[in-house]
Parts: sequence; structure tokens; C-alpha cells
Amino acid sequence: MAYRSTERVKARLTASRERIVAAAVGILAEHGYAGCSVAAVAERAGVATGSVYRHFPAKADLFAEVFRTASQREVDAVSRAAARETTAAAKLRAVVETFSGRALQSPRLAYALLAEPVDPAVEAQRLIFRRAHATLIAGYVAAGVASGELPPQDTELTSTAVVGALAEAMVGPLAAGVAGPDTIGGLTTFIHRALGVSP
Amino acid sequence: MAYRSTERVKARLTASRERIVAAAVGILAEHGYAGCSVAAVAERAGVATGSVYRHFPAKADLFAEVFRTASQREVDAVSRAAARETTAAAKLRAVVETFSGRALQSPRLAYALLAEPVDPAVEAQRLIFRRAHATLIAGYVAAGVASGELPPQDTELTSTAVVGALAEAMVGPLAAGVAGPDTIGGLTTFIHRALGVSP
DNA sequence: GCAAGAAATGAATGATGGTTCAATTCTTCT
DNA sequence: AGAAGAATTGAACCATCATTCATTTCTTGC
Repeated sequence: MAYRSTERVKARLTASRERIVAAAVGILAEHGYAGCSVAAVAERAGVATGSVYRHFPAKADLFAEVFRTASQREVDAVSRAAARETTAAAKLRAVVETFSGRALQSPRLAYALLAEPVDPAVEAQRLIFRRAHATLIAGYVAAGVASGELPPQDTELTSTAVVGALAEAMVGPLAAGVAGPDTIGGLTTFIHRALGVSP
Repeated sequence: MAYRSTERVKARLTASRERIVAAAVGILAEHGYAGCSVAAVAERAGVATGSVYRHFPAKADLFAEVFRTASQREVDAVSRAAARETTAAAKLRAVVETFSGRALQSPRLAYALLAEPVDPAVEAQRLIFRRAHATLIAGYVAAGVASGELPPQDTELTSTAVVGALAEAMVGPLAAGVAGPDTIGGLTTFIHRALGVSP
């Protein structure tokens, strides 16, 4: 045998793979899923179209990872912000503010993650994204219920509804380009009330 | 001139057009948007593929009308149910029950109208569908605020959030095939609280 | 340096499905 | 009945991309 891939090559492979994912996230954030042809992603990553297929068996697999990566970043940000707070009310306020603030900061990406039409295989990842948020929120709600800060409720259902409310309230502004002056405040009140935070 | 289309022919044209729309709604309800190739719609309507284009300049235009038609039906049903009630709380309960009940009755159609990936041109109609619901709800909320039954709020924002919550809470059950035992009750409570219905 | 094999390339392939249009059938009016 | 024109047909066309693969370029160990 005269060739056995070495660490250096493996590192380059990994770097290449990461560049492809990053390129895809970049195009997603700039032009949405519609702009994400495999050729465009490859060009931006500085590789040939065919090379994408050395890392991912199919486009759907690439974008599953892309959505997972981008989603995780969002969920982490929300989670980090909530972790700084102690009461359920404060945690939920942090969730709303972080979620909405970031969405309004990167509207194209937020729209792609939340609502833009994508192939069915990628759609599944979107559901996972939404569920990840819901699960996070369900934890805060459940803790609030346990401590008596919130009334008893089906936390699975209410956290799902919260995610829906947040997403829907964002899609309009994301499309229009601006949110109303107190969109975030209004949403916070809505969600506090919905979950039974006492006034 | 030896030919000038007559009433009878015009009626047939209209009937044909309506059959095409109905066929599309039917396929949408049975197989979702994915099953809605122009050829499939034409076959179900009993016309040739090309004939679809005598009525609609492009597939997107056909489906704009399809979504408009199907959406209107939903909005009307919700509106009718709410009209029977007098208080904001009761109207909102009727909205939740009708919306959810119908969605769970026709899950495939509901999923297509609410969440299934479609071309961007059709997506626009979905936004209109959601806005139509939101506008309807905003009316009930505004009336409730005016009468003092509900606290002051940005009715545009809160009604949008309500639609999001409803839709999101439905997508899971629609995909899974079943709703929890008290999904609708839980949602009603959630929305009553969110809008400030006093307990 | 060179042989063996891995990685990378990008033009060609193929599948999908919307759209067109020449040919055909149907309507109307004289 | 027959001419003029409209409606209908459906197979062919075409555009779009995801995917493939024969060829080229790069790496490694000797």
C-alpha cells in the first residue's frame, strides 16, 4: 500500500465539510433556501459541485445538517439568555426577547428557518427546530408549575402554542421588514398571560 | 363571423373551470400539495392537461384560487360559529373549537393549508389565509376590549399570535394523526388567558 | 522519483413536471 | 351542409437542478 490518508488530509476534509455547511448557512441567510442550489453552495465554499457529494450523500442530508446547526445556534442563544434568570416569568421574557430580537436581526435566516418552503426532507428538520424550542420552553413552564408560580397545564401543548405564537408574530414583520414599536413587549405580555403568570 | 360563443358554452367553460378547482382541492385534501401535479388535477377534472391553461395562466394562479377557495371555506365556518355567540370569551371558544375541530377532521387539507411546503407564489396565499383568520379574530378581540371584557392590547399582534398558536398546536397532531384527549380544551384556556379573559 | 491509491473536478446525465402548440373536435351562423 | 372560428387535446418541449462518473490532480510511502 502506498497511500493511507493522514491526519493533515483528514483535517482538510473536515475543514472542507465545514466550509460547505457554512457556505450553505450563508446563502440561506442572504438569499433563502431558494438560492441554495448545490452548485451555488459549492461555489461559495470554493469546491466543485461534485465534491459536495463526498461529504453528504444527498442535498437533503446537507441541509438537514445546515438546519440543525443554525437551529441549534438559535436554541442555544435562547437557552443562555433564559439561564440568567430565575423566575419562570423572567425566563419567559428572556425567551421572547431573545427569539424575537435575533429573528429581527437576521430576518432572511429566520424566515428560512421558520417558514420558507423547503423540500419535505428538510421540512422535517424545521419541525425539529420548532420542537427544540418548545421542549426548552416546556422545561421552564414545568418548573414554574412545580414551584406554584404558574397554574397547572399541559406543558407540552402550551409550549408548542407559545412557539407558534412567537413564529407567527415574527413572520409578518420579517416579510414587511419592520416590527411595530412594541411588538416584543406585546408578545411578552401575551405569553405571560397565556401561561398564567400572575400580574 | 360564423361563431360567437354562446351562453351554453360559457356555462360549460365556467363549469369546467370549477371542476378543475374542485379537483385540485380534492387532491390537496387527499394527497397534499405534493400530489397536485397539473396532469393529476386535469385527469381528475376530466380534462386534458393543456386545458388547464385555458383557465389559468400558470399553475401558481390555479393554486392561488384553490387556496383562496379552501381558506375562505374555513374562515367562513369559523366566522359562522363565532357569530352564534355573544361574549368575546364564547366567540373565542367557538373559534378554537371550530378551527381545531375542522383541522382534525380533514388533517391532510389542514396541513396543506397551514404548513406544507408549496411554491413561493402559493405561499403568499397561505399568508393571506392566516391573515384572514387573524383579522376575524382581531374583530372579536377589539369588541371585547371596547366592552371592557378584555384588557387593552394590540389586537393586530395578539390575534396574529393566536393564529400562530392554533396552527402550531395543530401541526403536531395532524402529522401524528391524533390529538391529545383535551387538546382543544387546553388550547381554549391558553387563548382565553393570553387575551385576558377574566377567569 | 514513482507507483498506488485517494480526493477533487465539472461537464454530462437524468428525472421531474410545468408549459406549449400543431392537430383535432366541437359550435355557431348562414 | 359548410365555412369560420373557438375549444380541446396530449404528446413533445424545455428549464431546472440534483446527481453521477470518467478524468485529472494531489498525497503518501518506498
